[in-house]
Parts: sequence; structure tokens; C-alpha cells
Amino acid sequence: MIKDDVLKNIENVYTNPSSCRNCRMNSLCISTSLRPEELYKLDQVIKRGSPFQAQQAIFKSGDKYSSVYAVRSGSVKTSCIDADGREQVTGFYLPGEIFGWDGLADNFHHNTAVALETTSVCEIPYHQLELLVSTTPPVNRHVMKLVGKEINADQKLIALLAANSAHQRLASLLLSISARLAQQKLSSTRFRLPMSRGEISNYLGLTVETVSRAFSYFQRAGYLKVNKKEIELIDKRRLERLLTNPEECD
Amino acid sequence: MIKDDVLKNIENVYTNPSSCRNCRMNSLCISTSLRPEELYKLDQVIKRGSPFQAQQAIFKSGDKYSSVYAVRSGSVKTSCIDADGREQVTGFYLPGEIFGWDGLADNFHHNTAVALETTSVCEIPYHQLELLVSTTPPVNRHVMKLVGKEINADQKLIALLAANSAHQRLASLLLSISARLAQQKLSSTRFRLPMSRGEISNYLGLTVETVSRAFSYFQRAGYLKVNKKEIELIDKRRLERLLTNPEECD
DNA sequence: AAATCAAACTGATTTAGATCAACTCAGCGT
DNA sequence: ACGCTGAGTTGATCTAAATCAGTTTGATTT
Repeated sequence: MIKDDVLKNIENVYTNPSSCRNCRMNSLCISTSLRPEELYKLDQVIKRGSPFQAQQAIFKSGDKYSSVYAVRSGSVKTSCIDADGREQVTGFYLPGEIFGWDGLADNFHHNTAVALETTSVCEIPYHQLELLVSTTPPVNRHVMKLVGKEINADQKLIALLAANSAHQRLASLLLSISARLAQQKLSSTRFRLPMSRGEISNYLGLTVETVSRAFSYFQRAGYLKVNKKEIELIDKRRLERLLTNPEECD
Repeated sequence: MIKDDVLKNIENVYTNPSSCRNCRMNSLCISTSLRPEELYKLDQVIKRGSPFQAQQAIFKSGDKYSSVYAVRSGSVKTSCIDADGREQVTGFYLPGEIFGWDGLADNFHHNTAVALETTSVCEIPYHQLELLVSTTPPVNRHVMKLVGKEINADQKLIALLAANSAHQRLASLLLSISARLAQQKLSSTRFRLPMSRGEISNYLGLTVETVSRAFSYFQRAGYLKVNKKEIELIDKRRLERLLTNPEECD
């Protein structure tokens, strides 16, 4: 019977280690709060390709928009080319996070997405997701939530860039990464930054020198320890206070 | 008969001056590219309240998210309160444009929306829109397009704030407003800015003094004429060149 | 292990825009 | 017709971050 077949597949969802059901990321990702039937449908639609190498593009600006992506392991930056032809980093994505909504408006990507290290992603073909959305209201609600998160993240960055000092911007990025790692039950105090100083400074609207000096200052002030990309947050409390206060310098 | 009733209502869509069908904005707004039946359903759902006065809030940060809004006439700013308690303007919305997606992620508004002048809006109750989305694929596609536009606009602003000078930022805002007015078949060279210098400078991550000086510089350089909020763009070409070039000063 | 090269750090100097301080001007109420 | 208020402009000064100019480190090649 067809019905038996479906049931057997639903069972697979429970045992297949690469299914959404068993994915370590599922609490953040697209499958959150879906019921088994919905999860099964989603699982059917997701493509799990081979990993991307560091610096490899997942999609490029101008590409036809066909999918959104969830980071499974590794990390990704998205960037666009602005009016004067320079790259502008618009986001960093860690495991469990979704990227690729930038093609929604006109079916072409405006961003380029690049793996920052060896990275595997789940590809969710947008056309399929659209079908799922229109037949399964909880999926619709969840997709809108994810898109909403992207909007809120972008607006948070706007506020950061418009009104905060170099120290505040870097502190904010470090605390954001820390909090996002915590959500994945990873250490929020010791971690390795997947991106270069150049990528950080570009994202924060600063120069590499300023970012480098900010790291040195934070270390001197005892807020953290840096060794290249290795970070240990020592006094998170004071970093947080930096964000709200006009900054008591040196 | 019920069917006759429906037909009669569809007819009303054609004659009722406040229906989406007859709205001057409909080429930009949510009703674009919808077929008569879909348009009719949308029309049924939209609330058209009495206009808001200047400075009046349409929704406030923390409000339960229940609707998105289309500007019918007038204009709106959205802003949020950032970490250190100061206001940060995140967007300006002109006739035909949609705002209010900031509540999508968690059903609470993160922004406050305020009328910049006497403004009338169409309110689209989100729950109803959600129903419409799940029963009418073209509506779904259109809603995703609109949300995508918001994401792209936010990312464009990120790039502007991260990498552009004061002159470039102001030029970019003026050209953006000009282009958006043109879409409404309004003059793209002579217009009245609905927002104050303070709101412009906040949005662009600058001070009022810097914005004021930039206006004066543009006028001296013959790019435009300013009289308080009245703007006449004289040399749009050169303003555009400002955005791409490292800026040939004075 | 010497040579090459890029990323990151640090110091000296410059500068765009912030800050501080007047001043102008258009309402607006009395 | 009067000051009063707040938005906007302009000028003088200050400063955070950019720019310019090395230096250090570490990875990769030979």
C-alpha cells in the first residue's frame, strides 16, 4: 500500500542520521516546531550536497535564485558589490542559521555567499519550499519567522553602523557570535573566529588597523584574550556594558 | 444566490474608488499582478482607517504584531531603540510602499512607525493575509517579493553606512527618494522632503550639522537647490557620479 | 633553513565628521 | 508687534578613525 510506504519513510526520518529529525541544528533551523508529517515532507525536499571548501562560492550575485540554505557545519559570509564596485560583507552565518533570502524580491541573488572554512549546507529548493508553504500553514509561519529574523538582524546591524564606535561595533559582533554559539550548546567563551580581520572590518564598516587595535585594546583592558582567530572572552559583562555606555575609555 | 452576490462584489471592486483596483498605488503595492478574484479577496481584508496626524504613531515597539501597512498618502518613518537607548531611524516609506514586516520573527514589533505628515495607510491584518497566502499561491509569491524588497533595502543601507562618506550618503538618500517618486509618476526633480534634518541625519548615521553642510555644499556646487525641505535636483547625473567615485572634492 | 608572501599588528600623521557655540529665521501664542 | 521656541545653518575646534608606513609572525615553497 501507499500508506505503508509513507509510514516506512516516516520511520526513516527517525533513524536516518542526516534527516532533519536527527540534525543537531534542528532547534534553530527550518524544522523547528514542525510535526512529524511536516518534517517528513521537508526532509524529502532538502538536498544535502558535498561540503564546500574555504573560499568556495555557494551562490553568486546575479545567479538565478533557486534555493535557501542552512549551515550544517562550518560558516558562511554573504557580501554584495556596492555602487563603487567594492565588496561589502552583509552577514556571517553559523551552524543552524539560514541564508539566501536576498533573492526573494526578483528571483536573482544580490549577494554572493562564500564558505569561510570547510562547510556543509542543506539546500532547500525554494520552489519546493513554496509548495510546502502553501499546503502546510505551520511551515508558512515558520518560514516567515526565519525571514523576519533576517530583517531584524539587518536592522540591528544598521543601528550598529549608524551610531556606534569602533570598540562598540567589535564588542557587539563578538557578543553576537558568542550568543549564537551558546544556542548551539557550544562554548560561548572560547571560540575560533572563522573570518579574517579584513572580513570583520569590512562588515563593521572599519579598517583592518582599527579592528586590530580594538582587539589589542580589549586584551590590554582584560576583556578577552586574542591569539589570531582564537578568542577567549574573559569579562563578557564589561563588553556588554561597552554597548550601552558612552564608553569609559582606557 | 451566493454566486450573484460574489459577482456583485467583484463589480464593486471596479467602481469603489477606495478599492485596490482603483488605487493609484496599486502598481507598487500588494495588489500588483493579482487577478480580479485575488484582488477581490485582498480588498475584503484591507482596513482603511482615518488618517494619522504628523508625529502620530501607527504602531510602537513592543506592540503585538497584527498587521502590515501600505502608505496610501503621506509618509512614514520607522525607528527602533538601540542598545544605548537612543532612537535609530531604520526606514522612510512613501506612497505605495509597505512597512511593518519587523514583527514577523516573534509577533512583536521591534520598530515604532510614525507618520511624518498627515498620512493615510491601508492596514492589512496579518492573520488574514496569512490565510490568503496559503490559499492563493500568487499572493504568497507577491508577499515574499515584498518582504524580499525590505531585505534588499536594508542591505543597501548597510552598505551605504559601512562604506560611504557623508556626501555620498545624502546623495544616495535624495536619489532614492527621487526614484521612488518617479515610480509614482510624481516629479523626480522637485519635491518636498517629509522628514526633518534630524531624522535624515539619524537615518544616515551623521549629525544634523554634517547633513546641513552637505546640503549647502550640494547647492554651492550646483547639484541642487534647497529651501528648508523643498528640494530641486538640478544635476542628478553628478549626484549619481558622487556615489561611484571616490569624490572629487570642492 | 632560507626565501617568499600574506595576515596581522603597531606607530606616526592626517582628516572627515563630531562637538561646541553662535546666529538666523519662521511660526505662534499672547 | 512682542518675545519665545525650535529647526536649520554656519563657524571654530577637537577627536576617532583613516591613512600611510613599517614591523612581526607564521605558513608555504624551494
